[in-house]
Amino acid sequence: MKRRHYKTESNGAPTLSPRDMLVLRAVVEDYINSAEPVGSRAIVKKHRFSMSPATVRNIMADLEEEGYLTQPHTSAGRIPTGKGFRFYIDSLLKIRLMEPQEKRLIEDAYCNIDMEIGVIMKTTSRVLSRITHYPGIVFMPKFSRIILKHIEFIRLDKGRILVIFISKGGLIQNRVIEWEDDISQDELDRITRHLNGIMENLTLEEIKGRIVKEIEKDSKDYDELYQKAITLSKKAFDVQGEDSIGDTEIYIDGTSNIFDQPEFSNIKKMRDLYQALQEKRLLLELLEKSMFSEGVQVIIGEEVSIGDIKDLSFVLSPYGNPDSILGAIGIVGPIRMDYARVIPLVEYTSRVISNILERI
Amino acid sequence: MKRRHYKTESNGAPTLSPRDMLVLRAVVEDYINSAEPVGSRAIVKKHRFSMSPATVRNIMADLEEEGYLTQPHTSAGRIPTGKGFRFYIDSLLKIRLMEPQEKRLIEDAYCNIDMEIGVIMKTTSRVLSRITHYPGIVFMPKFSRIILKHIEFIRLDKGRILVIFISKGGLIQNRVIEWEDDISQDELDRITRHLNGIMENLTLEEIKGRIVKEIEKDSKDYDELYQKAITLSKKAFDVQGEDSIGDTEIYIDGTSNIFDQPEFSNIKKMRDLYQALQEKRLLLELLEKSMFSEGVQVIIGEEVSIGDIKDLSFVLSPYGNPDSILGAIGIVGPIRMDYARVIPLVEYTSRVISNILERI
DNA sequence: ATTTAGCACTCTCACCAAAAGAGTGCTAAA
DNA sequence: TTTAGCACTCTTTTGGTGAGAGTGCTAAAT
Repeated sequence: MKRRHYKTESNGAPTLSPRDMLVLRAVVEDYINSAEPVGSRAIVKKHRFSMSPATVRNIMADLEEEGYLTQPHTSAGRIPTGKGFRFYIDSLLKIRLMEPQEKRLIEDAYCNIDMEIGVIMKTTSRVLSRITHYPGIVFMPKFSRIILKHIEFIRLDKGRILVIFISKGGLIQNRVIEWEDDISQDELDRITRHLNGIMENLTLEEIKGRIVKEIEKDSKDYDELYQKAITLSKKAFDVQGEDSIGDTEIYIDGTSNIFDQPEFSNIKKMRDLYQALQEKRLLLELLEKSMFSEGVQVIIGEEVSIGDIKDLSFVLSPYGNPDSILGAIGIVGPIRMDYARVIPLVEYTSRVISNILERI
Repeated sequence: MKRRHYKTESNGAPTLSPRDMLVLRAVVEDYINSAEPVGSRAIVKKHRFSMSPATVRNIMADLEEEGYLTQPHTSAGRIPTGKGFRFYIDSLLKIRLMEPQEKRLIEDAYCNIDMEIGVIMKTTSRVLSRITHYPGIVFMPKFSRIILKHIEFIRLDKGRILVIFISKGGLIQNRVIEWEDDISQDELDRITRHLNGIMENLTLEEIKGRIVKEIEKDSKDYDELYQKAITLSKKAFDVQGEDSIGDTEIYIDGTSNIFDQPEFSNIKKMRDLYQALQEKRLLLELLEKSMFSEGVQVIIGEEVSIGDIKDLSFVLSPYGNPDSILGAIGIVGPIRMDYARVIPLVEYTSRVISNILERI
């Protein structure tokens, strides 16, 4: 009621006065630390506010009216709502600086690693979960957007051929394809040389398009080898991404970390979390949200349409270079997590793997 | 006391009379179904025994004295001890036959699969967890015991070479190695051809041994190409198995299934389980135990020296052909699991993947 | 000798009431 | 506009009680 006097924004929603923010921030941070409703008395004491609990109570009542806080029941302290957390994250949060040793920790994880793409992703989800103590999530790049440097065919036996894609950054991916006729390794080698000439520096997507075009052309113009090369590679590219959502693979590690969080002390919530993480649509939505935004993105459970995961929160960051975002990495945790610490960690990790993936 | 009169075995431990077994079995099976201590009255009722609860009580008291049962507190029913379960599994258990449709379910999972080894293992752990509703565990073969069919070197860029191993069964594994000098792809191709000639039909281990021998020989005898081939392949084989226990990789899937079990309704136990599964030593011990025994092996938590996992049980089966066991697969669950159903499922799955891995 | 009925005893669990504690909202004074 | 004071509400803890389940033991029955 008192806040009536304050200027309101164009949309009619009242702005928060500096003092409101101070209190909101105190509530959010105390709640992050304690996981319990925070009361007026506790706040003034802990933060040495120069106002009485009664004043704080008034402010808190206002904040509740505006939807930033709630009470679990009439005479308990307040806890922040989704909106409260959102405001905190967007406007109140002061990112902590990273310790150099934390940076080292992240970098070291990658020092002795080969370039197999799966291994990098697995390592990343592990690193994230280790340093943040929340489960780490990694969305693997759409391989089809990667620039190809080299392709290789190896005859396994009659009817089966191993295809190896090597990206410009040295990432490796392999697939087995079935093939009716028997092709000798020599012939495959010639096809390989042929294709590598054409395809250098294109993304898989572009190559796919080009192949389709070539097939459409009148095929009599070309010799048999070329013919074979085209159909073979069509098959090779078609196999991509059968399972896993839209070409994207997902790595999750460190789920056991979630046991540390008091809000997951009941099994029901744990199940919800696990079930949510299985939901491909949820993950896809998260991926989309985080990939097409710059920098670290915090997504609160309420803001995603799927599943009953209100008290969860995702901290995600895209990776790759600015022109071509490859995927996203991040962590899941309780909504009341230590964003000040986690955000820079996720960001830094994403920078590190972006570099690794890009260095040629 | 009454059992005094019974014949005792050579080691002095009394054998169980047929009636004791009947009761023990009833207790174990009822406990498997209910997860709750089972009392004397309930048993007679449910199993239509032709004796009174009092008699059963006496027998149960004896069984407790011998260590097959315990009471959680003075006036509750009995629950089987580890020893009780062990006896049940070894002597009392009647394996149920598998439904043909269950067999189909397992087979179908593998019908559309390429032969990349990681994919097979991942699929297996998923299949196991799906059909048993317990977390599936897969120990990946020691790659060094696999018979090699083909090796391939591909130049990634100056200083880095991709090595691809293809096993006789069509399994694929790749590694990146660093190399001081620049080697052209042509040269690598020649080396490849050379090596493939020598190495056919040997295991990685054997090849490794052979390479070491070759190096020890006076090296002047050979031309430069051969020289390079040897050192190159030494490097390729040396990289194997840096992380993961003794060349063995572990896949676990479906851990969320464990939430269904009433005994894991408290977080403490869940943590114990997760922590146990992280413990490499535990897993290694399990692997050893199951690999060097024939057929399905049930390992009760008590019987493993590590961690506080008393109420867990593992059902594991080795796979591969009898002459060369490659690894083990199986599941973890609460000690009171439906062995009659799970054991044949694990066994059948292990047979299926053994076949897949072996067909050439 | 073994089995069974009967009964006292023990332990858990669900339920209730009472008390303590925490926090609020409101009113009136500063 | 802020604050002190106070009544009120709601949760949590505590202790106590009774029902229920199950046992162990003893004495009778087979």
